[in-house]
Amino acid sequence: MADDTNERVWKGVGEFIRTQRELANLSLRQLADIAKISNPYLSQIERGLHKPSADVLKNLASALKISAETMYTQAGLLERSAGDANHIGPGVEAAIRLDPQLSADQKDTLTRIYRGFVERG
Amino acid sequence: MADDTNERVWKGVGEFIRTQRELANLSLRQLADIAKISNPYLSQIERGLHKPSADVLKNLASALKISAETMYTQAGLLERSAGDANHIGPGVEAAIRLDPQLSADQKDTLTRIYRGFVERG
DNA sequence: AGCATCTGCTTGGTATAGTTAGCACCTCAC
DNA sequence: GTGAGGTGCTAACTATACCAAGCAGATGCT
Repeated sequence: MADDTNERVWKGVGEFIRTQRELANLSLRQLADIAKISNPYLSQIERGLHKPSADVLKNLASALKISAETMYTQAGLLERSAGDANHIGPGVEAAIRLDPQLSADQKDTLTRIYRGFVERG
Repeated sequence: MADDTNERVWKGVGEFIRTQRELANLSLRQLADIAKISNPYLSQIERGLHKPSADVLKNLASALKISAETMYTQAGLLERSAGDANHIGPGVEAAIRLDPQLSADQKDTLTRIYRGFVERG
């Protein structure tokens, strides 16, 4: 509605959600079921045909195990603000270090692979 | 949605908005104009007859010069936490997925390796 | 082959977010 | 008084978020 920058923004959300869903190896129906929305609607959201309500975004965020802040930021509803911890750099390495399920060796391996990826772009 | 707690929540938003508006000495029309919504709709929001979209909430927040986070929290769209107490584990998978430096393939690879580690203990 | 069961998507509908026109009331200028 | 301009609210409408049913293609099983 008169603001065509918004259009791009929430089209981006759709792609973002689809990417996250595929990375989580979930089908449309599975994710839709977890997030308590219908599967055709999720399909439409991912293709940018609809602008999901914040409520739906919140459900999707929790279903995809990312924070609501992150989702809202992606959707252009929040500015990339100070309090938000999900920054670019240290996220993955910190998460690896803090994971109690991994042995020291495993942490080392994962971190090395991660750095290898990042260095080469 | 069968969730009547929600009802209470966004009824609270209306009262909150009306309070803020009156504190700012703005009329319905003035605020509605600044926030780019119609004045009858603002009236309905304040009396809890409608659940405003996040977009509208964002506009209202900026018009009232309060942070979007505050508004979303009032609306029950964000948890009250600043410290991201959302989920217990730090979430290696989430961190990987959110890392903009990694390609989709790389994310997939890392995630698979991680899962391999975790599964075996 | 053919049935079963996934996948994502289209269609047609309902519920509700949001708008435009206009009401009833109040207050001040004239 | 009467009209101009303010207040918040109602009514009727349009736009769109969201859902239930069902379709076409892919995969797999017997």
